[in-house]
Amino acid sequence: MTAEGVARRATIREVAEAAGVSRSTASRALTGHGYVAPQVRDRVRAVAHDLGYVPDATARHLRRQASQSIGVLLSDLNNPFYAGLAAGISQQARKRRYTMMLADDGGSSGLEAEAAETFVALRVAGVIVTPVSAELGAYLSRQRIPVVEVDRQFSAGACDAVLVDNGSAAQRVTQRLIEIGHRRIALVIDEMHWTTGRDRLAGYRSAFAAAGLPLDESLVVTAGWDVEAARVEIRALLTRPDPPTAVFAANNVLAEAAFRTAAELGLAVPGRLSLVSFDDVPWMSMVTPGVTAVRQDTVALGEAAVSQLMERIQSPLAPVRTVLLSASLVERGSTAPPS
Amino acid sequence: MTAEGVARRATIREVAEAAGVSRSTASRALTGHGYVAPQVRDRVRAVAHDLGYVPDATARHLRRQASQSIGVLLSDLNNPFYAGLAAGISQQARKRRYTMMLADDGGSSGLEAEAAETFVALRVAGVIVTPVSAELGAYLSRQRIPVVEVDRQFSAGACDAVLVDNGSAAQRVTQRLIEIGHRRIALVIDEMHWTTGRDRLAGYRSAFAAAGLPLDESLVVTAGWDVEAARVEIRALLTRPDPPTAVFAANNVLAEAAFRTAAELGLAVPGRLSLVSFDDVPWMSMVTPGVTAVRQDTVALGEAAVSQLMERIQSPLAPVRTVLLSASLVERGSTAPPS
DNA sequence: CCTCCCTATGGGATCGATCCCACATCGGCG
DNA sequence: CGCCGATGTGGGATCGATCCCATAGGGAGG
Repeated sequence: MTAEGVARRATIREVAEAAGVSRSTASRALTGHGYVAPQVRDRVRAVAHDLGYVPDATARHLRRQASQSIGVLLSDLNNPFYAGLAAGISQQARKRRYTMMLADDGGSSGLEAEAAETFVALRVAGVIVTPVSAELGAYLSRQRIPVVEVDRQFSAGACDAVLVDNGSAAQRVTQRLIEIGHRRIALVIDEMHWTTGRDRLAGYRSAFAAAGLPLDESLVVTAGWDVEAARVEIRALLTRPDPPTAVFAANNVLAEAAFRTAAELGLAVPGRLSLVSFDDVPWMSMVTPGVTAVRQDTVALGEAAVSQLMERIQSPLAPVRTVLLSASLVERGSTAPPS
Repeated sequence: MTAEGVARRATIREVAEAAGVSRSTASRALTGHGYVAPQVRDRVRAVAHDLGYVPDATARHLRRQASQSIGVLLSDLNNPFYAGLAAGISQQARKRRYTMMLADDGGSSGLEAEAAETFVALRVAGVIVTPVSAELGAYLSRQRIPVVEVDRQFSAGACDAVLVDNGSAAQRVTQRLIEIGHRRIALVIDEMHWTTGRDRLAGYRSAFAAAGLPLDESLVVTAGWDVEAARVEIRALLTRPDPPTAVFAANNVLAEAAFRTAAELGLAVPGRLSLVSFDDVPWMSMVTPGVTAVRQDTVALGEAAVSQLMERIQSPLAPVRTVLLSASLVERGSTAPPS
């Protein structure tokens, strides 16, 4: 009954004609801006409803020069960390009546550039990104599009960021391992130039420094992003003549690699090897023993990113801000004093 | 150097003026449609590049009455199944130069309606949805927007769908349990009105029928969507005087509930209880023993949905089609003959 | 009684890109 | 020499919604 069998979608002009008013009046009636007689307003709205009229967001955007959507660029939706981030952003964006254009690069900066241009073309109100370089931030700033970097920071001072306090969390978890008696604690990390890696490494170091203990630099292993390569590195680490008694994996992918490798080598956890992870994902609470992990609230992270972006859209000239969210330590069975 | 310190973003008019040509010529030079002298074309393109010109997709869309973006509505990004689906859709959409507007309802049909209207407002070229009712399909069809239902089907005959062959897969996995000697096989299912539930139930039944075995209807447990309620149901099932020797969980959330409940009750898997899951997610290969599961290729599912949507956009009047993808059975340690 | 303001409404321009159509130029051919 | 077609280019309308501005009617106050 509503808009049944209509060849084309109704426009505001058709609504206006059907209601016997001008486009201007119809617009005022529908948007609620400006003078309209109450009865005219109701009639126009009724007609619009009957015709199944839905205003064209593109046309509105073009005229108003302000869009109601944000661009979101994440690394990898198959990783629960980023998926949770997307979920948080999505919830919060919807609450604020924004739509979300989502893209995921596979950590590739070529796709990052492509996505950036798409966002500019769509004239999004702002962009949230887990960056892989400083380029996206610089490019979008030049195009006058607000950017919030989330999880990682590449453009400190140039654009807002919402991060987890990687340093303190890494220090805390390392300190915990030291407290229960570990001295040979390996850090398996993706890389050390991004803020995530750098800060987690720094936290790990400062735990040793605070405890006044020497640090065996050979226990810091850079495993990169390739899972297979990481497993080879970890296997080499665990089969050394002087193996670590605990492994601190700097992200969930590396924790998985460490967990599987320990199982393959028949190293009992936590009997022969303690394991902790930065980033808590579902499997860590499913396995026996559970894996002790630093829990980042991804949904809160996403929500904070949206909030920060909205503030930036409101006040383009406000000072740049970096928001730090704290992480919590979830202790499970994978940690015990060394034997 | 490029567009540095420009107050406003460059428009095609500014590019045209800077290149000393008309808007029309600039448009032809940039889009490649129509006659342009090669040297003029190159000059215009060079100028556009220097000005950091990015065409306004909204304006283009308004004029062409055809958008380059698709709407995607999924249930829950925190569930790896939907996240994988999103990843597949995203990849394939990018390949075809489409952008993706993503929304997730929490399985709520109120949000479904809201999202539908947003998609209409944005005049997306098409929509991919994991539906929770037939309403979205009906509404968008009335608005002449192509819809592809994915994973579940509510609008059979009215719009395209891309589904997993739930029936065969469920039959196969049930048959496998019967082969190794199980007779009391419980099916723990979310609900039975959606196609996913209905077809999985049907597959389960037909395995019994094919084997000429009677089916104890009391072993079919409808656990709904609430995780806590599901755990209560499963606990009741497993503590019956005549408990099942195997549990077939119809989705990954229920499998998690079953796995945890079995652990709480101290039921050895697979010694006392065999467990199989429909839907393979990461933790199932991390735990010991691994969980035997029906593996749905979520990425392929997402890609197929995009392909189907693109065909529909090309040929709006082609007959409606339902694409069925097969699933594979991944046998792990959670299944063994009953003791 | 006239002016002024308030309430309502309509006309037309505008946002940025596209594209139809008109027109201009030039070479070739009858 | 004139006409035609091929090659290029520019003007103006258009997509749909918004919003400034003009205008009209009516009531109140001087």
